[in-house]
Amino acid sequence: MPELPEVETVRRGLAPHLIGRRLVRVAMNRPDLRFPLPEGFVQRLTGARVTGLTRRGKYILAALDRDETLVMHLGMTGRFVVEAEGVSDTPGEFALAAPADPKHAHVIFETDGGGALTYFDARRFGFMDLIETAGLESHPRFAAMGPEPLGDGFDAAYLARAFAGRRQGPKTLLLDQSVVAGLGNIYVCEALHRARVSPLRPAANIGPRARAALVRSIRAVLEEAIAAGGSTLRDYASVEGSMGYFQHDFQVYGREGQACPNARCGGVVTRLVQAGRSTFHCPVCQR
DNA sequence: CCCACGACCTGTGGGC
DNA sequence: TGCCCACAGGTCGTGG
Repeated sequence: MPELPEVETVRRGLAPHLIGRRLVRVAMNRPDLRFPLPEGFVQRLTGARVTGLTRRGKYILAALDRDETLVMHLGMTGRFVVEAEGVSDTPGEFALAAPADPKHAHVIFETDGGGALTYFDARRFGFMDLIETAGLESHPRFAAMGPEPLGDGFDAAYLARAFAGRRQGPKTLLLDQSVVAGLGNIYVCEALHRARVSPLRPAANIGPRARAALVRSIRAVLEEAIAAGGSTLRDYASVEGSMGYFQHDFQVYGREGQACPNARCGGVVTRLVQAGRSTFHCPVCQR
């Protein structure tokens, strides 16, 4: 589920409950998520203080005062729920996207701030690992990862290099985390529509103007989605249970059969399958 | 190297 | 109402 804007929203929600806090109790309710949790997971975390909380692509990174970093990926249905001391649990205060269900409460962190963070993940495509902080960037998990789409390394010149000689469409390339880190199915569809670029055009045939438009569109859609607290389709919610609302701004994603929102376009949003994933686009204005 | 496809796992929504 | 299939925000491994 979560793409960059949702992961960033979760990171921001976790930050005040984790940064500077010590993990006083860690519980794992099963030995694995997508992969086995690392050897000694509970012992290596218990008593550690979180010194910083950052994001790289769709990963949340909790730096510890022990030369290790807790690396977390939410997969499709991963979700954190915060129970903080003093936070009201008055029903209706938040619009809950889904009730927390104990069956999928896989990992729990309790902090010296009196709060608890529970990781839920029905499909278990998410995972956690402990990686030495010093070698994090060169760890196999991150070494081949592309630039941050909201960072300086992602611009038209970079995209020109990434698209050069590729027969694949921009849809599948932009989903590739080694090309750019953090985009997923929703925001790639939305960015291509904004830039009016066809998901089917061989990437090598996309000209400089369209590449520049793509860079602008990707940045804009991500920034707007972050400002909206992400998109809630079914599982995703902020750590306090509130829903994102960027889904109301989708122009094509999930809108098969509806009119293209672009003025005077007249096209109809179409769904097709690329690399096993649904692609939503307007065949009239996306060229 | 490039690319397509199935696998992983569980839940849900739509059609019949 | 109930059953069955298609599909879901993401990677990863395999094989052509």
